Amino acid sequence: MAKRVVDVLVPVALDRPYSYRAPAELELAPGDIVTVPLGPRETTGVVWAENEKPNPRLDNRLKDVEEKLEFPPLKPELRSFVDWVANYTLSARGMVLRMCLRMGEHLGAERERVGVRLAGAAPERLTGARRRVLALFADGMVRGKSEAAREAGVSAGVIDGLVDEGTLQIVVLPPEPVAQPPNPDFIQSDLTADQRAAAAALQATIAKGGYSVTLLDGVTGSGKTEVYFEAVADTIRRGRQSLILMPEIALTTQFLDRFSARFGTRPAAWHSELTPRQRARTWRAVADGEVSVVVGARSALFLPYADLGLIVVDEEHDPAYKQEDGVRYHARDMAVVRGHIAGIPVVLSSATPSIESEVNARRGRYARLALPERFGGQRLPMVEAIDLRRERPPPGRFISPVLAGAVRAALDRREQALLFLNRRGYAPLTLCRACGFRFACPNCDAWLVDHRFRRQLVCHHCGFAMPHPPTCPKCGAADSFVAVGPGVERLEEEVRQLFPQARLLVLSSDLVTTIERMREELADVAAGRFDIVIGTQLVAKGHHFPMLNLVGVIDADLGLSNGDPRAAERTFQLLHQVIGRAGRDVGVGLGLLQTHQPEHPVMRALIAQDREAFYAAEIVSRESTGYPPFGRLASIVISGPDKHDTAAYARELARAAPLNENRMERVHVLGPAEAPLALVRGRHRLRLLIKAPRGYDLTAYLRRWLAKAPKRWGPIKLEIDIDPQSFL
DNA sequence: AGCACGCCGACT
DNA sequence: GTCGGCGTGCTC
Repeated sequence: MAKRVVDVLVPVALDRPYSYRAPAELELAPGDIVTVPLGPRETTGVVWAENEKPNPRLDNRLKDVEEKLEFPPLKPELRSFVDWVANYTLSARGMVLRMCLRMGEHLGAERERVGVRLAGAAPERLTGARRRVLALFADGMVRGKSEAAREAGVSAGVIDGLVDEGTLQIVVLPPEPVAQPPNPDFIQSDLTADQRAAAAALQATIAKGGYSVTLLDGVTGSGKTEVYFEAVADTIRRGRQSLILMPEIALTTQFLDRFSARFGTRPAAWHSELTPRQRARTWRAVADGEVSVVVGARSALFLPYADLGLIVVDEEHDPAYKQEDGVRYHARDMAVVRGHIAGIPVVLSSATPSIESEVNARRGRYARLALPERFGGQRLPMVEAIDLRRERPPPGRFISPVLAGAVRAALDRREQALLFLNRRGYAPLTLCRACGFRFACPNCDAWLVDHRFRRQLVCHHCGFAMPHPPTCPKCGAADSFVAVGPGVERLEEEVRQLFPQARLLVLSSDLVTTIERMREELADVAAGRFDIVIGTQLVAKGHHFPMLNLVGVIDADLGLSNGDPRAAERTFQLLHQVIGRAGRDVGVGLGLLQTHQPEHPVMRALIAQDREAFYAAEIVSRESTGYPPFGRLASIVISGPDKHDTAAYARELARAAPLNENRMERVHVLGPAEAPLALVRGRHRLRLLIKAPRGYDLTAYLRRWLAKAPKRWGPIKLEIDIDPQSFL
């Protein structure tokens, strides 16, 4: 009799499940996690379906399922999600599954935690150290060895000695849970009327059950977090799990503290910095339903929740939600999809919603809950432009006299100032005054950035670095280099000269040694141990600095000029967020924007505090150009080491686009054109941009196209990005 | 994604 | 003569 056959999806770059024979003794059902042989190795996979009619041609190639692993099976909800994401992003289903199985392939045995406790009579020889240990253990409690030694102020050897004497006994402790159960009623939340109304509306949505999307739209400092915490509390009360997605989980100590204050304990965290063991334990606890709230980066969206009941996407507009390599997905959009498939509410939270979400709210596809006022009656910061065409900084300097005066005034008031410049390093360009030579990356189409702290010239695209040569490589002139433009390191130099007494901190991702150190530094800022902070966008994220009332933006125009259709939106959101750091606690916040174009709609909206004007203008512009969300985009980047081969293939691919298959095809294929970075890591890059009307099935179109695309040769690579966010 | 197989340069 | 570079192709 023929054996049962099951189709197993394996976490490799394969789009189809493979068929395996199911040994009679294995009870297998879709969702079961199994190990199967795959080529020369063995891998974990998931039973995707029963296969009633296996392909007879595969008969003698079928291998047996090795074993069924002791994990809860992946639920249909998650399996459908995997299928959906793979189809939508045109990635291999196996690669999407891989994101769900990021638990460490082999969960070795739990390391035993051992403790000691009092078990027998005191030893004959009693020393001072031993007496202290005995006093500590007199309560009969179990303590870890090292913590007991620390508490008693003795070395670990003293404890070991007492164990040898039989006075203390080693006991095995139960494994520490990944997270303590949060208590939804730990405190009675003290909410404003606005917050109460919003929380009640969310709770009503949850009570109604089923899929919904709510845009929680509140100005910075209005207490959106406390509002969605009430939704989380309700979900806990219903015994279901909540997922809170954050753009930069690793840096949100303040968020975890707020969570603890509300729920009495920290939530389970999921992010890239977990150790393999923490990862495995958290994965398991989520799958077993032992954890009821997960706070995580975008990858937490693919965890195998036992019973997911709510998804919150915090700072939903943040570009960090877009994964740009491997499976290219937007975590906010996929959160909505998972919510839809699971039939649960999704909350999108932001002070500056993405144009996409804003339009969805205006159309009524998303419910909107607005929090128009700051918590505790604090006013939003005043915003003023400093017109750099008139208020010029001294030559080679970047802080205008007006801004310098404002910083001085803040210092005089014993307040803090934040100077925001979204550019790492010392200077973005170095040139030779004698011959005009400019340092460029040998692998990329980009200038080398001077990093004085590292004593190197660095490419920000491929990581190429070289020491700063003493003389010009072209003309040999000595001492002829000029740094052009500012980076945070150069700004630091200028600030030190202007304010030699001020305690200064520079925060930039390449100066961050460890996350822990960075947390300490942020805590130091919050505690007032610095007067001036210079920072890149790292400081824009939700940190709370009570003594900060002045934010100076060194170059507000940066990022507006790169031809990206989202440049205006991005700049508005980033500057709004950074200015929002000011005046959160006491006093009046002030944001000063150094700009060459104070009349630009982004600057005008920021200055007039007229968010609506900005959205209205941006929505009109997107509508007239057919950009998202009024049209759909996809991009195909063709790259290869040889410029001509790559270009030739790109043209061939473009010719193969199904444009005239019928007259209803309203798709435009633009290009190939040199991608904005035409050379990265030694690969030449060309881009095709595909524009389609709203609601058009772009994925299906691309599949049709790629199916008949000419075979590509050699090392030419294609990267397909549905809904591209960045055009670099 | 791994991993093996396969074809061209500097070495015990 | 071999070791090894990574391009190509397959995995039920």
